[in-house]
Amino acid sequence: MSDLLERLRGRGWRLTAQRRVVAEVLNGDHVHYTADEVHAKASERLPEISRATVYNTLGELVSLGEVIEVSTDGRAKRYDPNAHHDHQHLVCARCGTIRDVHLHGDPLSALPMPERYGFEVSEVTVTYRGICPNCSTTS
Amino acid sequence: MSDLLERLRGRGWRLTAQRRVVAEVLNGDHVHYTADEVHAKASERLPEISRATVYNTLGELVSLGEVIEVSTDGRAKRYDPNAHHDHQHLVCARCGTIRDVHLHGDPLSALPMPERYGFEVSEVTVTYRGICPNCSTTS
DNA sequence: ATCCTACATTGGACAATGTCTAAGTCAAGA
DNA sequence: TCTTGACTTAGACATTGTCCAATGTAGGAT
Repeated sequence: MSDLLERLRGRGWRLTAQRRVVAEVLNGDHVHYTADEVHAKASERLPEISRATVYNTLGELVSLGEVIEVSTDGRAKRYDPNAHHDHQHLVCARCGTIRDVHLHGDPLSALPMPERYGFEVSEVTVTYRGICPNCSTTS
Repeated sequence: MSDLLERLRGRGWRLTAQRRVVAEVLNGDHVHYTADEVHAKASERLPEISRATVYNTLGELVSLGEVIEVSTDGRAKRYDPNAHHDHQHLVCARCGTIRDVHLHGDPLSALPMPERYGFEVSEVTVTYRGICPNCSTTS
């Protein structure tokens, strides 16, 4: 994670306590917090951090390509630090849990040319939905 | 479209002017309006229709499987009446235009069993992003 | 080590989207 | 035509996100 901070400093990021804390909160596997959750966790370490700063910092991390913005439902966006390994998402329709998953083949190739309507297609996101093991037993 | 209204009445829907107008607004190909857009268009025909009714009606149409809810960005959800033909979406990253597209093969099969983590996967949505012909010329 | 200044942070107002409720209205069966 | 439970309405409220002016500070310059 200090790699990340170094990388960002190399790109002209001013290294503040707030940004450091946000980056630390986003450290880990299968992390998909909402902005509010990031703010809550960041506040535990740095109580005076403001919502605006969390939103700003998350937006910057997304712009820099270090974090991916995920909106699986119409609710709050979630932030996924696993930006350097191509992956897709598997979401529990009941409890909302999100897992990172890896696909066979390139989903881009599933879209035939005549179905591209002249678009220059550059990106594809795939979201699987189902019931997670936990929810299917405790029905 | 009157098919739709008949079908819904068969399912116990009370047929009101408001519901009729909402259903009419959603008639057509490549229709992907937000709730507010539906409300605006419905108001042209039935000026006193309320936002709440539009939200209620759209929610009911989604529950009944007659309309699909699409959230491609983190903004307002869009409502797609093309619910009876399996399809995915192609979105212009610049102007937001949405096209319905049809894929080669079943995207469900691209998710290997070990990547399902015990989920009962039942649904998959694929969203392609790129620049539409209109936006790529008028850059 | 200290100073500068451009960049970062803050709190709070504001905006966009969606949900809920209590009171009034009406579709459709009896 | 009457009745009734489902539907609609207006507006308050909730959630999520953006913007701004005032204040603070990281890090280069001296």
